[in-house]
Amino acid sequence: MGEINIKRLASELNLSAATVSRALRDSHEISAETKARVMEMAKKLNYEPNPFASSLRRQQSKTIAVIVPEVANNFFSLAIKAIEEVARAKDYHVLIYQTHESGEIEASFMTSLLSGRVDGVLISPASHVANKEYFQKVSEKMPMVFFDRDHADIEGVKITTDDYDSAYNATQHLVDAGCKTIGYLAALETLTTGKKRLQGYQDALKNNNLKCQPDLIVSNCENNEPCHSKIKDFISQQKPDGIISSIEELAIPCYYACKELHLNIPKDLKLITFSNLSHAELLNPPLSTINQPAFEIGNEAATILFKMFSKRWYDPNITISLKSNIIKRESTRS
Amino acid sequence: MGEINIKRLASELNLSAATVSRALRDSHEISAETKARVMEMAKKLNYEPNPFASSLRRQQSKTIAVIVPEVANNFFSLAIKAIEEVARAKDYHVLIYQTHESGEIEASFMTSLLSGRVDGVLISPASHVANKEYFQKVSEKMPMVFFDRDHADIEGVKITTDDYDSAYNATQHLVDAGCKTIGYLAALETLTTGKKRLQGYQDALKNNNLKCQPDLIVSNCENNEPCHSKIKDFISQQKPDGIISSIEELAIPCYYACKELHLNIPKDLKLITFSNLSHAELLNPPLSTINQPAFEIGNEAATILFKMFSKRWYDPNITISLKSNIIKRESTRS
DNA sequence: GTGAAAGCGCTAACAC
DNA sequence: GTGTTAGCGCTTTCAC
Repeated sequence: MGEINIKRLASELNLSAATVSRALRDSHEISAETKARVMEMAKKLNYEPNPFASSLRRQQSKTIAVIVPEVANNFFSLAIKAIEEVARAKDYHVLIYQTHESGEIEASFMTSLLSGRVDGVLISPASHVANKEYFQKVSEKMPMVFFDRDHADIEGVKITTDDYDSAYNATQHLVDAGCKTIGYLAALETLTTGKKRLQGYQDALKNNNLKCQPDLIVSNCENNEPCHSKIKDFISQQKPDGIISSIEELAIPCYYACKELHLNIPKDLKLITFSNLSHAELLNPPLSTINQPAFEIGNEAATILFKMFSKRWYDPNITISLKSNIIKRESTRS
Repeated sequence: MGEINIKRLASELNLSAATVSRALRDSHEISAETKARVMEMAKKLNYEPNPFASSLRRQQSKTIAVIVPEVANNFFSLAIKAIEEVARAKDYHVLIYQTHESGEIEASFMTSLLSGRVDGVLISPASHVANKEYFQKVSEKMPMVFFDRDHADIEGVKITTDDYDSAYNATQHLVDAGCKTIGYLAALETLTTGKKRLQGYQDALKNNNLKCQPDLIVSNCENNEPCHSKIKDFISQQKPDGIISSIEELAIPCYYACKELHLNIPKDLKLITFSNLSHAELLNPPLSTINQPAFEIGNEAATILFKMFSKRWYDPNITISLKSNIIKRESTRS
């Protein structure tokens, strides 16, 4: 078909392809008049430069990759929203990859990106990782920023939240509300993110001289189908009067479990959770949340990635922590 | 740096680049032994073929574009999740673009895709569109599938839901619950999607001999900040005893408005909404919803797009409608 | 079953 | 300020 390329455009204008190329990129070598002529003709012919030819020649893709566990998640979809907006402003394209928490899938994505398909990577790593060397390999080859989640044993630029502090403060909030037996729904345990949250919870208990036994911690729940019954069993057996959930997905089952056990939130059991649920206020009862600034995290991560592209970022190993926001609602009222 | 390409790989094996290329693509011309040698060496050297060179030469990108109004939306994030999974299975890459409901931004994305950057497009169009010719242009050049939203005056392959029926049935449900004055919160009014929902509502009223006045319809709400007060005013002035909301975003303000007006849902006002809120059951009161099969829509749209790629799809102008699911909860109890 | 050579469309180095 | 040329890394004729 009559695919219109730069050669065709050039011949139409009685110019060389080189000149047209330069004019299109607004090079200072080209006269204003020629530029105008080129632009006009390009528009007239609906010329769209072939990005692959350009990328091949220039060795840059104008594309970034975003690797997340899931897209359909209140936190990640907000982060992606922000990332897409930053990329858009820079005329960059955004490739999306979901790992479904699998380190294997993650490794295969990351490895394929070594081909040069993207200029940089934003990643919130999967929780199940075996061999982590691909992180190293990718970051040697191109700018990479971790956001929200990260591994302690991997160096890099990281945008996280104050996981320890917010878990600590949320636990303290439960203590202040009168809780004596506070359970913890663990998740992301292989990640720094999860470890810090757990540590914050444990330290808060200790500093309040409250018991901190292993059987108050529910682990390995996130990927098991019987998560609901596990939590229900936990509540009925351990009889906690407070629960802090380290991810939104584990807090929801608490509502159902309490219904079934005829327990009243917050009277019998107070509940607070890490969450980006936008309508926590409308739940019955309104849910106290530790709200992470998802949009800001995405925005910051992307912004820094672009600074790395243009060498306006020098620290290859820094963690920037944004503040979460604890919103106290009915579910933790004393 | 030691970027390893096909030439290098070939020389390492004492083969020509052509043979290596064929071996990597598992061509039948190549002996099993050679293939094995090539594969082994490719793995050993961590060879990753340059996708731009390949795309340039083969004139195909192994990439699709997904254009949506917003990523951070319960419906779209689920659809994207499905799309990414289908693409993944086909070894395709997924580019994400957000229009923020702007036809201009949409036009600029679509036009840029004419460059050949992607092999096909999945789009849920923006609600504010002026000139629609870019749809035509893109669909002439490559496979394109509309999902969820579409324009009546544009031909194409479309995956939608039974908007008319579900709005009709939801309205009927309100009537059955005893509502006499049923309001409608309109959205997407420029799209077939919005028009059909409105029509379903209106027809249901007529068939039940209920009044169907314009002042029971709240329009132009979605993009205005004062949406909340507009809805609150509507409720206090028109005193509807039932409301059907055509999008989730307009149903939430009803909860707040009712709180402020000291109205009880469902006693004073029954509410049902199109929504993909996963925790509608936990709201206070539990919210009756018209739940669209977001994942299935994304899955179906992507699956058909790939069929179009391989010419296993022939109808260029068909609308496939998936069934929504009306879930009756406390908010519409009589 | 394998190799040589041309070319996808663009851009950068080098001429003038 | 513009043109000529070479080449990015791959695939695909066409030879043999």
